[in-house]
Amino acid sequence: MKKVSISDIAKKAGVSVSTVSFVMNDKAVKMRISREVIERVENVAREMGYRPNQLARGLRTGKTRTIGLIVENISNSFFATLAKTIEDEAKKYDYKVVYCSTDNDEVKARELINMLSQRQVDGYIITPTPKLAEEIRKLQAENKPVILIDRYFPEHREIPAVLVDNRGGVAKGTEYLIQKGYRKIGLVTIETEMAHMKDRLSGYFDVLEKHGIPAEESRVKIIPYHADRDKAMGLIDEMLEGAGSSIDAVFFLTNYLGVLGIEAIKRSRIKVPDQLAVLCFDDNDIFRLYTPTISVVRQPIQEIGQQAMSALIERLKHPGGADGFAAADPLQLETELIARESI
Amino acid sequence: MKKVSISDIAKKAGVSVSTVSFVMNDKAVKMRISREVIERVENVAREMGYRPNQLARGLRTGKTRTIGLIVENISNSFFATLAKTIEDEAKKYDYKVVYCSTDNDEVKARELINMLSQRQVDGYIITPTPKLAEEIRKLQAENKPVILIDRYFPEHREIPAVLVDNRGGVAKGTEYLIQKGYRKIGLVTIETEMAHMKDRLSGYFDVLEKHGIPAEESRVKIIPYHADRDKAMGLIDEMLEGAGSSIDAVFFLTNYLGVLGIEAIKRSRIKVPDQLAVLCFDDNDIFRLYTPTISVVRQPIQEIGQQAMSALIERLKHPGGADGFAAADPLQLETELIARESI
DNA sequence: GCCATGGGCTAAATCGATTTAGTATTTATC
DNA sequence: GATAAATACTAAATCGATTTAGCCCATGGC
Repeated sequence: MKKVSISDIAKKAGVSVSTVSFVMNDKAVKMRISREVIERVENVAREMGYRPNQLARGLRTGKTRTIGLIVENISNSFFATLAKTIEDEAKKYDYKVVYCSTDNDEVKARELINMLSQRQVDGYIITPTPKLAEEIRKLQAENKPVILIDRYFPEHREIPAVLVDNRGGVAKGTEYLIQKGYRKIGLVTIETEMAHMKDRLSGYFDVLEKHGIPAEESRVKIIPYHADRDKAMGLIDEMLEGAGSSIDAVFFLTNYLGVLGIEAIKRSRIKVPDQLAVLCFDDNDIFRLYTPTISVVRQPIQEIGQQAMSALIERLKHPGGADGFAAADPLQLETELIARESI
Repeated sequence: MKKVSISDIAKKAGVSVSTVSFVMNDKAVKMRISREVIERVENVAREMGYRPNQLARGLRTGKTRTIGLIVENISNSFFATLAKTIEDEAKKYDYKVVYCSTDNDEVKARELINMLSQRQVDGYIITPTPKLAEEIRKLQAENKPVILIDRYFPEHREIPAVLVDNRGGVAKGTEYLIQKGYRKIGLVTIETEMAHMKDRLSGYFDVLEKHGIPAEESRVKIIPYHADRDKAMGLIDEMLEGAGSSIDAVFFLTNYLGVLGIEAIKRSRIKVPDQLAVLCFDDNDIFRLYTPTISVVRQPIQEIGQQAMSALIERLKHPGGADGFAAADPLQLETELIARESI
């Protein structure tokens, strides 16, 4: 049983394909198709189980009503939640989302953009990897709107971005630790040239400086970019050895690091918060349920998704709008400190 | 700047579109295109940044090299991991995956199938909702291969499925609890007509019967299909009130219920395993990290994804193969009992 | 010198829609 | 009764690829 096309319906209903097309697109009235013909065509279409071929339609119209979403890793809870929000949000505007994971790999990211472009998506929401700016400029040059999420390119302010106030969020967390009396605050972060992580790092240093606390390099652990789970775990273990002596608190700068950290802490039997206070950037079910519960700087994931979608929809509505590629500051949403038992 | 098409290249290289097409599809040698022309076309294509339009190609060839994946909810860790595995697996065979969530909603599931069908995906991997069988038969009638995952339709054995041995898995877990001396085993499950959950339930009853333990209805808590988080939590709380008296162990039959259960247990300050032993079907990071660690019956998620993909690829390779719609038993993979501290 | 063969390419049909420009018929206008 | 306008449709171009059939030219055999 082959698929039913518009011309199958035309034949069966005894009209032209144009007429069927008008009826299927609610242009029948505008095109003055008679009531009887409209009904006849609708009935035939229903009986035959017609489903319009979106490839053909997209080819002709140049619009696919599809958005490409590129995240780092869909199995990470931050991105899974973000993806779900964006999917739900897109549905409201009658757009479909195609998502894929870069695994933080430059080459893969380029391939994904290429693939989405070949599939003619109408717009993009991208969690960029370093050096992706040029590739993204090409999309913009083709008049395809792009919104970055979670990360941004400070030197490419013409690529709009929606993210959290990373510097402010980490500053807020660090302030909180200091206010609670901690002075030897360890930091665990990942090695990257991306600005959002640099911002987080500077949030930490800014606050230390403000309080006249000298920044000890030994208290900052940078996990190499391509470290696997075991390697990262080993480095975290090293940092934790100083618990109670060289550090009295530890701040994990990502969700993923925090989960690894919790695992390491559990194994090491360090008492939280007595021997070590713990704070993490970005929340996770685990932090809410762990004993003790772990304090976090929460990112408003849903809001990130919503803002990104509405910015994208705006640009899809007004292609090449006046402010099309105007440089603008990234939209930085407020984080929220959730104080739990770990501090 | 418009997109570059095959005819733009043809014009610039001074050849016909056919020639360009042959070169781009590595059919140049077969079509005896000369070395110089091949190189000229390749150079022009590279210079102009040509990316073939997959809509046009798909329209013409009837193949999109795309697989539709329908899961219950992409932000649930089980499905997120499954989706990632399938994405990675598909990449090996040079297929792209489009995924979407049903939220366990019949209507949405139908809409999603419709949407994927309109987008001409070549095959489907589906976590079905009840009553979806007819819709799926239609896809098969159009010669589109479908593989069910996680769930199946016992009365539609012509729709192939890859899942775990649910009955065996729950039986294994129940046996373990009994062997450890627990006799008053509470069960928390969700209300559904889907066979996989019925299988899990019967795994429990079978083992109780085998050991001559009478099945008390009061020990089985069934969470209604459309209960929200709070409602479900309330019902779990009710069951937990019996900890130490009417029940001495509790077995959560899904990942999601287990996480809710952990939260309820944490709040209620029930001592695990002293007052109550805890077991969950399907693992989760939280169970590994919670104190005490929670024992689980683990599903081999990666293997489910791999088996589903390879079954699908097989059917994509041999369209309408002899065993096309032959009835067959679902592929039931072995579960693994991971004993932790909660029992 | 004629025909067959093969090399190197192109023309044109096709996939399934959308959309513009038109045609044929009826009705209204003066 | 001729013209204009409205009604109810349809023909055909188009989107960007793939693919079949075939054209033209050069070479070789006899």
